[in-house]
Amino acid sequence: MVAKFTLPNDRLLGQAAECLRALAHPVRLKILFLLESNRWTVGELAEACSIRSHVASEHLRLMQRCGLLSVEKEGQKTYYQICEVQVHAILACMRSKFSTP
Amino acid sequence: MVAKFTLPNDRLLGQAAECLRALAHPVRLKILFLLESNRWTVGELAEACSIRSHVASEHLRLMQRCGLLSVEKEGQKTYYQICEVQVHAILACMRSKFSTP
DNA sequence: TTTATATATCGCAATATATCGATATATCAA
DNA sequence: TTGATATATCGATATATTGCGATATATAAA
Repeated sequence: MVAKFTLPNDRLLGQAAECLRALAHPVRLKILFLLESNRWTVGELAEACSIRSHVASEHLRLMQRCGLLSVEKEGQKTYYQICEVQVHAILACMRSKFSTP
Repeated sequence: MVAKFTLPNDRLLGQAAECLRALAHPVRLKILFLLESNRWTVGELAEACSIRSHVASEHLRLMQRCGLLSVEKEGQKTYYQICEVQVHAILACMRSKFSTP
């Protein structure tokens, strides 16, 4: 049996899986939906998700480490935003599969 | 701060995260890429991924449980195939982000 | 029936991930 | 400087995930 399309090699599969794991958490997914149109601060995201801000900070750092988010510091505030175009496509996917009718 | 688009509610976020978790593993991702164009048996997938067939079976069952794969039994063989259209979109996403140039 | 093949399931141990409280750092305001 | 606010990090613990060997089931072949 042979695959029709070329497969990503093992290293790339590992990276892809890591990226998906970064998305695969209810809170992180909610954060990404919130970031879909605007940048938000850690505190704003924490409040919107009803979690403590240090927990939000850890989720954000995780997504930043694998290249999904970028950071802008302004004074005391830290703004996070989506910096990976594919994220929008995946959010659209999720929205179409799991939309409230 | 207010989100621009409506957010999936918590239950849907949970389901969406569960789906993404089912994709977020190097072997499961490889299996999905193999299934992109054809149905495969458990044994074929196990061999192509260099894993034991009972491990492949567990990965497949997991993806089946959350609705990504469907099954067809024919004699001793069990064929798995993708039954969720969004999977193809996500694979395309991953391929474009992680393609070998 | 007996035997071989294909797949699925179980309990277990190893590892990874998530969350917590405590604490550190950095910036601003008084 | 001191105190308040925002964010980040640390170590510990709780929970989830993964892969293993052993075993069960189901079909086919001898």
